[in-house]
Amino acid sequence: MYSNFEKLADDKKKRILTICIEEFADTGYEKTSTDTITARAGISKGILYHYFKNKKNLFIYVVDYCRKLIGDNIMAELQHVESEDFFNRVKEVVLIKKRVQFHYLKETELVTQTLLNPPQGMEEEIRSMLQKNIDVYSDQYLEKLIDRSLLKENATPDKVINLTMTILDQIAQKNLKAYQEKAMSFSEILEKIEPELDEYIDIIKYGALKRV
Amino acid sequence: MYSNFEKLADDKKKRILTICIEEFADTGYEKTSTDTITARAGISKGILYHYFKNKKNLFIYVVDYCRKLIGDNIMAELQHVESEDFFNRVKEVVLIKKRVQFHYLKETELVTQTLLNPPQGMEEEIRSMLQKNIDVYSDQYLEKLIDRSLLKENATPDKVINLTMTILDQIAQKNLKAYQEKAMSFSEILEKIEPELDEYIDIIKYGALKRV
DNA sequence: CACCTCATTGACTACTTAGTCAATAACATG
DNA sequence: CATGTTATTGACTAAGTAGTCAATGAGGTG
Repeated sequence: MYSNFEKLADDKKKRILTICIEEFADTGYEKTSTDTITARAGISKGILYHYFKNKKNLFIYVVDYCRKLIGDNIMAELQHVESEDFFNRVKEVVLIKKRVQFHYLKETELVTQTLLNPPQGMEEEIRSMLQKNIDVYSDQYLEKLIDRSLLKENATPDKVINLTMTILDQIAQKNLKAYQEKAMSFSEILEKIEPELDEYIDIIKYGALKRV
Repeated sequence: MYSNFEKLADDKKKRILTICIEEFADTGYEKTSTDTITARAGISKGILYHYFKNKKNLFIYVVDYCRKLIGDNIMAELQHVESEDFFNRVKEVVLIKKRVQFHYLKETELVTQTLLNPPQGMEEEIRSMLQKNIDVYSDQYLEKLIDRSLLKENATPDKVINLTMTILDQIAQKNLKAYQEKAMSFSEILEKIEPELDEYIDIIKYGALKRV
């Protein structure tokens, strides 16, 4: 399908992809100009259309590349999750996701952006493509590892997982955005936010209300 | 500033606004054509530019109109919140927000869309405009009404509020989207989802873990 | 070297679009 | 009614862009 592009030398491929990711992420699909891409990449317009046939195909290819890159990285990291305690495990999973997303910033921006808001006329392609990743690394993965006997009857595993992941994700995301501008490393940021995450986990574990 | 537009007859104003909201929400800022808007509204291109000077101003005006419409409606409804119990109060607030957002669907779509992803070159205008609404009707409003003596020490009010609102919002939103296609009314949908909301509230109140 | 095949170029087309402006219509006022 | 003022029109300009294609270059093979 895209063999013309794929058989290029790796560094050339990479250069073109990086530029496309930047342009699409920063400028959005509609406003990104293929003229700009080709000029920045130092290639001719003809060859870009030889590789990808049209702008839509190029965009989908690039987004899919990012999706795969991020997804594969997360999956690989998830192999090393080692916490025994359930809540620690959820925390570890969320933080792994965040670390990878932090590392592949532009790529993540493009993918989330596109999933939330697919350009007109490619809603189907995008949604079916990105759905491949959704929850591969969340609910199903964790639900196997939970010790139900510890939970109250009404606190079903899926709810506890959802609740915990949602709030940890929110807090981590909020702080990453805030600290990002100060050029801090991920582990520096992590140190700052971990106490807050633990406080939320405590509420979920033991409840907000005093015992009567 | 926009007196030329504002002194039009109400129904004409409304017709133009409605069409703009639809176009911008469905097609996005970049792809929305002022030609389409004027054609649909049955006005000339010249007069649109007479009213708003340029496309960017038109867009900001329309988004601000929606923001105000939704915000005012939520604020008005919030006057009637009556639950005494704190968690019920949070639930009521979230559901009021959702009901208004459900009622002004396109408007909400446009505003959330725009806040999340302002068109290039108007990030500042948009963010400062939309920030006016953020949390007017959430944290501060609720924090006054909470009875701290009921909460454990580590469960600070802001965390409990954030946790509860975040998860209720998520569940309500998910279900609204799913049921929306079946043309159900808001109160019909509400009946279906309320038990789930209460289950989450229970977890937050009393914790997920069995007492030992 | 001659020939073929495929990669690559970039000028070009066809189209869309934001924004303008001279002309005209509608209205107000003396 | 005459005259000035404001609302409205829509053809037009200028600029940008997706996608094409004839021409050229590069590499391989006999």
